[in-house]
Amino acid sequence: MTAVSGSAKYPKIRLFDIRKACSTCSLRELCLPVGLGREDTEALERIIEQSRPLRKGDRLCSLGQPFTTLHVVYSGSLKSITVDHNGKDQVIAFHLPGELVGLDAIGADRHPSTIEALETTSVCKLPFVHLEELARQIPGLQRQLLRIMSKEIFDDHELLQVVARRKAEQRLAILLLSLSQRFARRGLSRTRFRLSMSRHDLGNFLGLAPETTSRVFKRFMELGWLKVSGKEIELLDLAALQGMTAKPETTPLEAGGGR
Amino acid sequence: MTAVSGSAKYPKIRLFDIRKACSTCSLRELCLPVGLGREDTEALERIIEQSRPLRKGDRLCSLGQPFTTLHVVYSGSLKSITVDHNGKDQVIAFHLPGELVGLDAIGADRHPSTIEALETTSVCKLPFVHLEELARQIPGLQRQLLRIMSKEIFDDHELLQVVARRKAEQRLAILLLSLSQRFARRGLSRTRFRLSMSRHDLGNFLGLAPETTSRVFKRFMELGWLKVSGKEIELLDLAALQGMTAKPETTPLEAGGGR
DNA sequence: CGCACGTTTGAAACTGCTCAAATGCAGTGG
DNA sequence: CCACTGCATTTGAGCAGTTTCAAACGTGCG
Repeated sequence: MTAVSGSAKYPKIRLFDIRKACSTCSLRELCLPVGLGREDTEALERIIEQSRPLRKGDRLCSLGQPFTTLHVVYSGSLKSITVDHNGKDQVIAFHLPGELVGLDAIGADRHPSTIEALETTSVCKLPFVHLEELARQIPGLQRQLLRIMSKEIFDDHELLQVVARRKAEQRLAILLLSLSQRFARRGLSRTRFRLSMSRHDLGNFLGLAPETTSRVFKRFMELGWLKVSGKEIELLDLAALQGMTAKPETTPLEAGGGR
Repeated sequence: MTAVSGSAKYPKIRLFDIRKACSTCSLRELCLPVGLGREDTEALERIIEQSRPLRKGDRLCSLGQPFTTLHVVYSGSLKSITVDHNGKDQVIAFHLPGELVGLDAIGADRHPSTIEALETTSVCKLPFVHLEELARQIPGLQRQLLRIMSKEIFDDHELLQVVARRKAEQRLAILLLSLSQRFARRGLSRTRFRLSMSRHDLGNFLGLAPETTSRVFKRFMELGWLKVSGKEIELLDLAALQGMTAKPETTPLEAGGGR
């Protein structure tokens, strides 16, 4: 389903297209719920810049670079990686179409991570100074911007819980469901999609060794919950995966003293 | 539990006091670097509401409650907890004096977590609608708000890495150093402080069993890196703890890039 | 003084990691 | 078009670190 319509050169990506493309989508959320008027929408549209597609491995930005613009993924996918004290890469996020990328860079004015294309990917730019300016002029936009960032914080907290406490199977299940959801919102199949990232990246993101990731996939296949071959994946039993989400045994024992 | 309009009993907390009290401090960052003028500062000050001190176990807000105001910790400490699918508590954050609390609630207009005092704690309120309004009027404030949120996202990503990948000793070391830093910025000792949270919460936050937490403390004590007795803690060798931060053996092998 | 709770300790079971090697896939050159 | 080579993925076995269960300990509080 590589829906690259106009293949001519780089057709001007318009806000409207992006809205269509993404619902998970921060950018969509940026406009829709606010009820931005035609004028405002156009104003927002004007500040969007297109850029030429990235090929696999190309970087959107590198760690430490000055931050000037947010990006919205139009098609393809990206990963954010940082380098820890030992010089090892750490995957901290995957970015799917429609998602707003670079929010973590605003604070320091510099990119705290390197963002790299996992496949051929096109993005559009949202120069921050302009966005900021616009947010001042359009009250609803400011609020939306804050909301989106807040949501990102919220999501990070959720992720934190997942990765911090859950077992390997649960982590992978949750990630798969997350991807599924994000693809579905974008209008793609929620059960069949392509894992554009390597097992290595997948494992790295989840805090698992690639071998473990592989083994969990195998276990899930044996259970008949999904089918993977290479990068293609088909989820056969979403309910089962969701069941996996919760911890196996709910200890009746109440945690947390206070309550 | 209704807000008792402050009276003689609770002295009006002024922005100036808060600035003094907190440097780690989101709120301080909210004003200082922007170079808010006297007028603006006063405007900000006007929207701050005091509230009466919380006792240990009191809640600032509960999961699901409508969100209306951010809070700044003035003294004491809080924890944010959510409940997972199994009804178990999950500590997702600790909040020390000077820190801005509630940023994750903006997006959904409802609190995604319960925030509870770990000890006697006073906070002041920062009604969000007013803050928002003010941010529109004061360009620098808008930017600062975005920055702070961005920083929160960034910090969460860092935490994620820590908790996801590191071993128990590293997690605890990193947390202790983080607390140390946050206390130090507030003007308190960076080496001696009180762990207002229980071992249970500590472990829960780090994704460790309380027993493990306890054992790691013991190991650190045997190494002479710190001294704990009950809730009081003294860090004796910050450098050693920092060394712990990195992974034990730096495998020359690098991930990601090419192996 | 003793109960209750949080903390610490010990031992066993389990999970996921590391190391090592086989397999599969893709891009290259013959 | 096929064989070759490099890389990613898979598989297996052993080991290390954490969790879990169970019980002792200590402290604060009634």
